[in-house]
Amino acid sequence: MKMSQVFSRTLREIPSSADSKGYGLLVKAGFIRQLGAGIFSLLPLGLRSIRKIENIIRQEMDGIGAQEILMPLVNPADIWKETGRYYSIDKEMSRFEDRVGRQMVLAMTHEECVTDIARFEIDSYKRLPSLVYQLQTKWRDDPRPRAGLIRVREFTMKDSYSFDKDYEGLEKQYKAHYSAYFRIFDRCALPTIAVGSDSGMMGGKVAHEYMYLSPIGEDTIIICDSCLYTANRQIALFEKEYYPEEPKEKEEVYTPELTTIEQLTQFLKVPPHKTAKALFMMGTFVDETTGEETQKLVVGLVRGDLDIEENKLQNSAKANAIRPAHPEEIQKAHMEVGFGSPIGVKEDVVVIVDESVAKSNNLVAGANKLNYHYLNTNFKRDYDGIVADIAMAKAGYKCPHCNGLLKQSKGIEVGNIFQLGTRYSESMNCTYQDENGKRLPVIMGSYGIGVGRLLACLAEEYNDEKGLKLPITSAPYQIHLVSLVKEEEVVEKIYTDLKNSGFEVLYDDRKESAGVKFADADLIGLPIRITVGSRALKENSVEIKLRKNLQESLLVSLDSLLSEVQKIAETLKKEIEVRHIEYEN
RNA sequence: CGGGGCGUUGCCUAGUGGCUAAGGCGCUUGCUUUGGGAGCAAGAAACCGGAGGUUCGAGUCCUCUCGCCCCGACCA
Repeated sequence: MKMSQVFSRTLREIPSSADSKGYGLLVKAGFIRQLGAGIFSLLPLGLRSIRKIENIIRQEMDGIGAQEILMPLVNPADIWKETGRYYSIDKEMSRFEDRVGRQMVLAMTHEECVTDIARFEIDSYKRLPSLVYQLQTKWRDDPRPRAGLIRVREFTMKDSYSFDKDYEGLEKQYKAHYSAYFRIFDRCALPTIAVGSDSGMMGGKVAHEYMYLSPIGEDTIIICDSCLYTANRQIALFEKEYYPEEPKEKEEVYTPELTTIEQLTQFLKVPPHKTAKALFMMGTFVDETTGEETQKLVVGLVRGDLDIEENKLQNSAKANAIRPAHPEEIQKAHMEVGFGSPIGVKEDVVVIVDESVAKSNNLVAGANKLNYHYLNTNFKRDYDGIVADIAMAKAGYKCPHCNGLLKQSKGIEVGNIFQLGTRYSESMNCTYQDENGKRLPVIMGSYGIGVGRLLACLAEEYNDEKGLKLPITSAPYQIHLVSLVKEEEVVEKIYTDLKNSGFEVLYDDRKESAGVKFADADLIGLPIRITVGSRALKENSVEIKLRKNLQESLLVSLDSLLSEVQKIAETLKKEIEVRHIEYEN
């Protein structure tokens, strides 16, 4: 492609709205342009990168036996009502009516649609296992899009869906994805780790997320270096310490205006692990068959030396959503803000007690009375509730498997895999007949990769002060041919020869100064740069540089250019290491 | 849904009640230049996001509204 013909252009300055480096550079280099909040156009360079990533995904998906399909973005609301998600998903899914008033949705994922297809296609165990995937536009009305392509409302996603007759089959497809995903990210040269994750709105049990670790990430990952335990903090476990004691008599103490654990422990001269702290949330509970919503107060109780992980609390309470409760709501349930505890609460309050509290004795807890706490409260004797793990794992805590020290890091989720089980096949009656003629629900899995987000992560990982330096597998072109000479025919021939040898070449044929051309070449950051200058050309030579190392340059004769470039491209490709990682349970 | 910030030409910004809204980049034309964002000259391009108000006078103050960004809540 001749640069004089390229539709997009580069900017001299990064638009002020760009907050992350990779995003700013993608805009500056003309890869993407923003239309609205979380809505972007892909310009020619950006689309070429996306296509390359998509092709890697296609190859690896095809490689594990997946067949590409394409499902519609617009779904009738009916199938979403069948699974109940029409009701349980909030405004994130956009709804509208068609011309005759039928309820429609913009599908934010395709479990419903694919299950609807599957219940028609799959009638016998002979048609299982099966695996389909698509690369398709998703619309999710995220309340807070941000950081360019990292978190958008409209985006392309690769989603695949597996169908099996039993859990062994699902396990097999899950493992195949587990490894294929590593190959995909490795081929893109994006460093990722897989972490155990929450299944969220997808339902199902086992789930992993693929994380690109980055300070601009929005997820917190808990990692054990000793035994390689990794998990999203939303579900991460850790080894809790206990301080056993015989139960003592409950006692009321006057604790004027002491509402925080810190103030309380100082005043009472007790360590934080001798206290219990309560978190009050308003939970929304949705009946998935009728769509009826109820609000209930959810009280989480954790030992004072720990914090509550709200996601764990929401899961333990089986709530669809939780938000901080207003003081009036807490008081209505006969609890006192700042001096609250589940002691003496009404019955329609969901009380979740962390193990740390359930297995400890004689904790200081709120007396539900202004300025009073109780000493020596004990679970079961003084109050009741559901015991669960709702404590937040943190760096420095002990690994649940090997007692090693946990670390934490920020990460961006670029992919996820879920073992759905029969969550969708049961509610949508997607069944097959087994060898004995018995009807059984199909066992499903679902697997996603955010394509644009993957590019955004690559831009974040591969850049410097001058611009992008995407790896050869995702760069829009392989070669940037910079012409600084008047001998157009000569450069034109180099360009044509390179193209005919199968290279993708961006040829800067513009009538611009050398500085402008170099600056743009740095900015777009194609891996191989060939500069045609007058001095070298007199010697029948051109200069080759690699974007990742602009210091070094190689002078090659025109005769050997093709073979030299071939060699360099091969080396660049070989440098991208593809790991073979098997899933171990 | 809370809290904060910002909307001035394609991009970056100045202008903080007073004359015809200013500059840099980019763009157009001409000449000169060509190994790191060139020089000179001449141009085009903004009803200052929108509506209403206060005022003799509003880009500037007030109200509403739309949009974008950030923090939190939220998030296959």
